[in-house]
Amino acid sequence: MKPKIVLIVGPTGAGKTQLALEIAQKIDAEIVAADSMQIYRSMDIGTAKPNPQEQALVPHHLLDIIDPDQDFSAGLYQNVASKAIDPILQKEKRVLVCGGTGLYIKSLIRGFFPGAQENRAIDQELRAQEAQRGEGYLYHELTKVDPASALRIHPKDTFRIIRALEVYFLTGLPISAHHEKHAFKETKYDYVQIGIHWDRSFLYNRINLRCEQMVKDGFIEEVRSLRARGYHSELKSMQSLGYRHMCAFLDDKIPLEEAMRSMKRDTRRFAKRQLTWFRADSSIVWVDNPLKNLNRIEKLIKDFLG
RNA sequence: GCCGAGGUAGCUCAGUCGGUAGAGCAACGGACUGAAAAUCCGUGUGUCGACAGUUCGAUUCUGUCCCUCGGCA
Repeated sequence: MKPKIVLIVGPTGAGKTQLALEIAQKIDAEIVAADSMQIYRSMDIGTAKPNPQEQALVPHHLLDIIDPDQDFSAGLYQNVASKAIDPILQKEKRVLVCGGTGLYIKSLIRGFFPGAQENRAIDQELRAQEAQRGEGYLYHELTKVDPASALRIHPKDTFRIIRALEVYFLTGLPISAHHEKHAFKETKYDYVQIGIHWDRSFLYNRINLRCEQMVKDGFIEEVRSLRARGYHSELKSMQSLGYRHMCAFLDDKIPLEEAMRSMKRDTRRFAKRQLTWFRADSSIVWVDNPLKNLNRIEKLIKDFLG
């Protein structure tokens, strides 16, 4: 029998952290974050990481596991997440996965096809070729080695074109063949997935207010301090929501007002993309106003856990 | 109260010498297998302030009314 885990998902700003704290205490769980930005140390305010007091209430995992200039990936996530989950289950405690990074959650539950970990050297080499030989070169190469993927991937989606070529060079097989074989068929866990739902305009308002609150809580200082420690604005981590906007402000490229406006807008658009992702997952049980429906959610989870 | 300017998409506006309308921003829908807070694709969403007149046909012309903003009182 597969181990059982509980997941709380939803768009940014929905209130996942708070709900997870409430639920974890009710079911004796430890929280495993599924968030591609909260893994970074020293990036606290802008990632809306649970604060020390909150982390003291319930044991948390997979926060602060790497520095902002280190590489990470969904593939690594699936490894470290499994390693974090096993000991919790052995302790006879519950596992509560909480986060908004849909791909990380999918990788944890269903895994990826094996044998083709990301390879930055190949990635960079391919990028250089595209720059040298002109736009469209890589896509043309893809049509030759993997026509099936070329049909599926848009000619402008450089990330996916590069990844497909990378997999072909690494394994000798087209990525479309790997996908066909793997197809996300297996699940590693039995799970119940709670999604937090709000009216769109209400959610957007929450996001706007949270961005304002971040600045009041010292977000600009946080970014300034990261930069002072050498974490420059080209880093992947520093290109994330909020951080890139504050970097533009601190570089005197835009006034604070505009930085705030675009930070809010881009965060809203991100939430929309998350919703598109999660909507496609029919296993999610959506709940409105979770803190007012705690009993219902608790019952749902306890029924699942048995 | 009088004079002037104006009411067109969620916002700011353009436009139609009469044939039911567009631009920027905002927004909406979607894809997603190791960078995913990434990357990429698709979509105008509208009683053209209201009513009446002229006309084959009015958002466009005419009249009345309503509203907004200036100026004068």
